[in-house]
Amino acid sequence: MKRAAETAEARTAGVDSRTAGAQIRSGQRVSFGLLPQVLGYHLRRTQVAIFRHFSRTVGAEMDITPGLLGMLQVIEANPGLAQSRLAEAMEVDRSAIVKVVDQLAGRGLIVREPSPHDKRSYSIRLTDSGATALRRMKTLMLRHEDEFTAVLTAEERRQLIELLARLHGGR
Amino acid sequence: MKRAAETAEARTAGVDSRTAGAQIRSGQRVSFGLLPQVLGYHLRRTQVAIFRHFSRTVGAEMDITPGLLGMLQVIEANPGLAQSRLAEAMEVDRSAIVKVVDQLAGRGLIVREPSPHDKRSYSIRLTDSGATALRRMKTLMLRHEDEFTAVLTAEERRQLIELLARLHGGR
DNA sequence: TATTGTTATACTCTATAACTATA
DNA sequence: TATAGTTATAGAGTATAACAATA
Repeated sequence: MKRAAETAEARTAGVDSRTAGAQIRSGQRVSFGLLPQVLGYHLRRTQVAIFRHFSRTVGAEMDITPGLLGMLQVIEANPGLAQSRLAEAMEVDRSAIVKVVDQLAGRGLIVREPSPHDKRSYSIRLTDSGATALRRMKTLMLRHEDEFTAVLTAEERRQLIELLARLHGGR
Repeated sequence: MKRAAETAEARTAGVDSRTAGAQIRSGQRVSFGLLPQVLGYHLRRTQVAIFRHFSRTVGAEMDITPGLLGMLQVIEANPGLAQSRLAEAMEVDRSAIVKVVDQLAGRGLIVREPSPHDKRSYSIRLTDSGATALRRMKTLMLRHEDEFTAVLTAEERRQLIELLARLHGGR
């Protein structure tokens, strides 16, 4: 079995020599111990970095967060979607989706319409101005991603996404 | 210039055929639009997945979060560290580190001792029981990482970390 | 003047439970 | 009974500003 050939323990044995530490703002040298060998650590750091970059580019011009932009994209791709389906797709609780939808509707980006088939549920879709705003947001988002991943080749970027998709399991 | 050869726009042109959608819990088919081509989306999903796995393994036995465990590792690797240095290293605000240190000290994992050189600052270090607990936590953490990345080969795992480190810029 | 630790405040996210109206 | 949308609540995390003691 190929994967059992190197366990975490084997990987991190004698790791001290490889983790000399890093200089922080104050100029003091701080060691990070095992952390540089920990995937979760790098995921967290990268997430923080990309969120910050998004905020300063896409967010600054369009007043949007990655989460809300993701919602808008799913709404665009599935006109008439019910709130509960949106919640399932984005893996957030039904109760949490309410203020998200309120926010987006309050900004005139989407509308809630009563479902013709089920009196309990609402159909969600983009407004015209929502579609226009989303077009701009997506342009900025793609530019943001290009800038953020400029340090990678196209092939590396593809592979990174492929590895992440395998880890979180699809889609 | 190799990297300019494929922009986000080129990458996502005609992407519709590749994003048929995915089945969600309710059985309905939902399309995710551009999201499967977006790095930030996969980072977020992976982060959620690894956090959940951590909580159910390391967190369940040792009542710890990834963030707190990271703090403990940096404290272990730098005995006598000042709170402000820890805050800098972990890139959180000084004010935010206070309740973290309070928590860890309240559980007897670390101690705050007055610095001999600077009456304003405290030196932080692990207690004996903190060191014992941390040893166990690290064992569980490495096992958790092995399990979570079992779908990757050792080489793929190494490359994933390398790509992430380049994106967030070091350490 | 600047830095260390601290407190207070506010705002976002998240998770949970409960309620109503429909199915 | 189960589901859709909603509300209320509590906890974690984050960001900002201000303060006293010390450098």
